[in-house]
Amino acid sequence: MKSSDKHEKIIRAAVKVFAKKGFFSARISDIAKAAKVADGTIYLYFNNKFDILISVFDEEIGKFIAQTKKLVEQADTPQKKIEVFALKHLSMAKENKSLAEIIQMELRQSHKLIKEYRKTIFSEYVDIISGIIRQGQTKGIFRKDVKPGIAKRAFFGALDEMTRLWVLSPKPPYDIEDTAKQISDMFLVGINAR
Amino acid sequence: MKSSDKHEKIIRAAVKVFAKKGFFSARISDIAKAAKVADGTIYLYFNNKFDILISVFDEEIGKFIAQTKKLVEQADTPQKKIEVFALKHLSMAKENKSLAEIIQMELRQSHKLIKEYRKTIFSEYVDIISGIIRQGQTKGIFRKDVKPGIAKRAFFGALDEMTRLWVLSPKPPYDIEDTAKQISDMFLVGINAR
DNA sequence: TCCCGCTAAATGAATAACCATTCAGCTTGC
DNA sequence: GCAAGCTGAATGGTTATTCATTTAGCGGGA
Repeated sequence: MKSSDKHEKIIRAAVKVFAKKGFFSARISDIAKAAKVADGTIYLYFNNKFDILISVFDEEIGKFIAQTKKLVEQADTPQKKIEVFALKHLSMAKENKSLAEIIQMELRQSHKLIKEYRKTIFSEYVDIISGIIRQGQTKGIFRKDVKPGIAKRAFFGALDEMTRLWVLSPKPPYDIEDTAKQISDMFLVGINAR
Repeated sequence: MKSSDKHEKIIRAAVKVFAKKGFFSARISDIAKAAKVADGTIYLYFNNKFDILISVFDEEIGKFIAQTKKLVEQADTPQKKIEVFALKHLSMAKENKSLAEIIQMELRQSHKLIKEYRKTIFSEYVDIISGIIRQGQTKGIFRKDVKPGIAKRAFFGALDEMTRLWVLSPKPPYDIEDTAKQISDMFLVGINAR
């Protein structure tokens, strides 16, 4: 059996188990069972339980940020970019609910390493938004009295809170496209010049 | 020693310890030490570790929601109410950083009881916002095509994300009043009729 | 083609901590 | 001298991690 195969299998299983039980309540044996390997096998691919969580973040979130950046670049106006960002964010939560759940829950932990991690990886993501805002301000499309550092968090926070609703509800309570549109509209009107 | 005294002391200590270490990594003996009581004494006032967390939520968050409701009632226009809400929310995070940290971290856990709890108590809080929005729509001040259920989350999410910044930073990076003003302004323009 | 022997990979039972909770006894105030 | 309140060492259950053993895959020699 190829080793990359097992690594992948364990990560996938871990995403599911962590999402369901939370990191601390998840047992290594739960993950092993879900991945259909022996408990000990996990330690051939990961150093410890925490390392599994970090790997989930690195590998899965990394992919997602790269995709988002690409989509945003392809849109041609700052307004469109904002809309695209919102839609991509919410779609991800819908399509990969377990991962969204882990980001919602575990990436908020007070563990020192997680805090550091969050700062680094989330900055990269949220700075996509402030980049768009600055661009719009330069072009005279967005109000100049809005601080990009605050606005980026307001917009991200709004999307993040909607994601939480998705994650906590058994069924999506709103349509993704509608919601993305409402949120980005509200935001765009709010930062629109004049 | 009066028993109410110890109860209070333990709650206060628990808030600090949970904020610093997170619920799962916090030891009962840490809380006991911080409260200057014996480990066993904690079990004279609480059923178990989880019960301490729930009591923190109940007693501390309960107070805060009541205060917010009162302040919002006193403001006389929907716009003012929104501003007051934002300011109160952010002030609380500044004045009671440990509690804010716990709300940020622990109230996001995937534990079943916490999920239930969050649904109940947070609904009450966030519904203050949707109430204001509906009122403004009836008066023709706010756009009628904005869904209060989405807008309330967008607004709350924006504030929540700013709170996170406070909680994660050693020093407040922005002025509270400024931030509250920026967020509520942006939001008010976004939902303003025409 | 079949059989060895060898190595890497996988297994899961045993280990070693860890820590919430208990409770037999101690202290204090009346 | 007796409750009521408090103490903290001992208990017991839980579970991450280890490691002695087993299994599977592969190459080459006959």
